[in-house]
Amino acid sequence: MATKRTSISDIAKELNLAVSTVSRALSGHSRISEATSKRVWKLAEKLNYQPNHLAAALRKGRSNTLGVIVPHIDGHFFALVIKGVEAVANKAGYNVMLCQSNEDYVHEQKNIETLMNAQVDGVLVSLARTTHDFKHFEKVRKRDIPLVFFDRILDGVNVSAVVLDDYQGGYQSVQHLLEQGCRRIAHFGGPQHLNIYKNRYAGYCQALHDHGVPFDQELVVFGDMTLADGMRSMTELLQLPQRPDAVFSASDFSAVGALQVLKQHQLRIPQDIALTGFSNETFASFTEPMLTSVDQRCEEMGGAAVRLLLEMVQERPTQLSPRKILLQPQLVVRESSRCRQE
Amino acid sequence: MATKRTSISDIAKELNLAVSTVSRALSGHSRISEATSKRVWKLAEKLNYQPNHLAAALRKGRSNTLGVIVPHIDGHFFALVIKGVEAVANKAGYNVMLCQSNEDYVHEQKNIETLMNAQVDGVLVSLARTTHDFKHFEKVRKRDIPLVFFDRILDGVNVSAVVLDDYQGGYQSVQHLLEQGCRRIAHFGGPQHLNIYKNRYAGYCQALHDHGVPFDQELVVFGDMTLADGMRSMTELLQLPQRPDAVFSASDFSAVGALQVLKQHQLRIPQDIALTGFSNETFASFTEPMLTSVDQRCEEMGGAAVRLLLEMVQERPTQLSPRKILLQPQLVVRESSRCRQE
DNA sequence: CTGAAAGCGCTAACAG
DNA sequence: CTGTTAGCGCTTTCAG
Repeated sequence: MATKRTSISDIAKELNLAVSTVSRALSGHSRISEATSKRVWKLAEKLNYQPNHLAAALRKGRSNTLGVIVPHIDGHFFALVIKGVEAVANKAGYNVMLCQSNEDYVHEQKNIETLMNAQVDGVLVSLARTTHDFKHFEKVRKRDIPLVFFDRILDGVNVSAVVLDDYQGGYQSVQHLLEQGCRRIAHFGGPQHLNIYKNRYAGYCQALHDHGVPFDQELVVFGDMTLADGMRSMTELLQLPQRPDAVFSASDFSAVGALQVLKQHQLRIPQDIALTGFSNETFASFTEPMLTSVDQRCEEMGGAAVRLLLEMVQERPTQLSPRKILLQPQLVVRESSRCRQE
Repeated sequence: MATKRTSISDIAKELNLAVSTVSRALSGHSRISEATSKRVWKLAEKLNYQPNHLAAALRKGRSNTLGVIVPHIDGHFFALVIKGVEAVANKAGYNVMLCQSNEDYVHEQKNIETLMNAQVDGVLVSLARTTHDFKHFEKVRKRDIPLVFFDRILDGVNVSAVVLDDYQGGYQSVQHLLEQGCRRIAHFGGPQHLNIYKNRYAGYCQALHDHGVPFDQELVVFGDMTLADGMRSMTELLQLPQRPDAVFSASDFSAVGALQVLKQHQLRIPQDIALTGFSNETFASFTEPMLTSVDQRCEEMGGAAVRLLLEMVQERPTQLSPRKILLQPQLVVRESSRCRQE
């Protein structure tokens, strides 16, 4: 029945060697004779030896596991980021332990506990929407465990991070709408304590400014970026004496909400109101009209984040200087904003 | 700088107790005095003691980690399943290690290696599309590590598994279409070596049969269930001398493909051709018309799968009798098939 | 180049 | 109820 795993000491016994010798041979140490090394490897293979990582981890104080905390995993952004993370991590010989905070601050704290208990060698985090402070991460830093944030970071805190240039994403979206002839461009914004939403908004403002279009406060609606929220915001905008001729939404979900409301009101897209979203979700090309959106280079982000983390894990002097990586977004133009005829 | 973790022995020293006593107190052992227990807990709290799980795992031979292998993580089905898995696993004090096979057999084998090395206590698997045999799982069984499959299982192999009653899903979809007055109902089917597609197809056939509608081979098109594939299949069907009046697609993606083709051909949905998909993807309510689909109870599936796995992990006699759990699907009727007028 | 021995932090007999 | 002791399997000095 259950076959006992073969251990280093089994091999050592069989070969009349010391465990230390076998250990060294197996871990490709230099100061070992070609001959013994061969013998060890051959027997290891034959006995189907599998190293006990737990033991090694305990001894070395490193687990070869990285922890990742994301707000959630549904919706393709984080899914793709994780794909990127896994690919790079596995290639480098690391395992990945995944936690979801469910957009909840308290849950996020628990996740940190979990990962610390699992002795991960480094942590990758994208903040929950409800996270406003940094207390729980102090613990990580105290233990001197490398920490890298991605996408959603807390503003004004000096940490290593990989983020999309959301400002550019916003800027390009609005510039594109302006080029299509739109002048009253509205914005659906998210919680402003999160860098991503703040920057998208900033890009929006700057683009308007640079093109000499006056900023109008009543065209900006903040919300939580769900589909329902988008419906609410759009309904609100349609009640203005002079309605907008375009909407730049900071999320594809609320953009779809807007889209549904516009259809209910028999308004044509993009002729009456042009529409752009953010994230380039899978469904962006499933709606009608297809939704213009901003691609966030998800997999690249995941890859870049782990690479940064691994650098920190491998070379010691961690605290020296937090590094930031800025990824360039890509505007994907589709029907909902294209070829606008005046 | 890096604070050293406090260990059990630190606490023991401080309190003039034996490590074993402290250990027992901390793990809520019964045979310990109320008083010492209190003292231990208090100090542990004060020193912010965090148990070293690796050490415990090494000692106990169990890692308190479960491994999960999924084909991929994008697309909401697996995302939600994983959410369910995590919720239940974490509540039971287990960590989850996630691997993606990328729908690739070879990659799946590597994932198994990875998880075995990480010493997981149990493995949860949903097969890659390209997996046709079971060799790599033998290793898991040899080691007597509990193994539970979910959703995608290999046909005819006797293992524990949690699956959706895909047959029912197919049956209900077709029955619903029949009730709407459709008679020439087509089917987009997936790779038939996978249980899920095979059963959806079987449900389709049986429903037709039970309602006295003759089966017509030319109305069944097999493919790989992508959006492009749906477009191809639909185009093919439209070339028939007598076109179908409904399509039951085994995937929402190919259903959307069909939907796009139908629109290009100026056909009305559901009046000219009714349409139903499978999986109830997020975007099912984003299309126009909204897509009728079958909900797969994703989170329940994840939860049920871990619970089954944990039972096996906790009580020893593993090999006794593989258990199967069958979840009932739920038809979600939306515009693409509703209130059909003849 | 190889061996002996110590110990990572925890648990589980076995004794009191 | 508490203490003593022995290891889980591996890496890593320190000696040869």
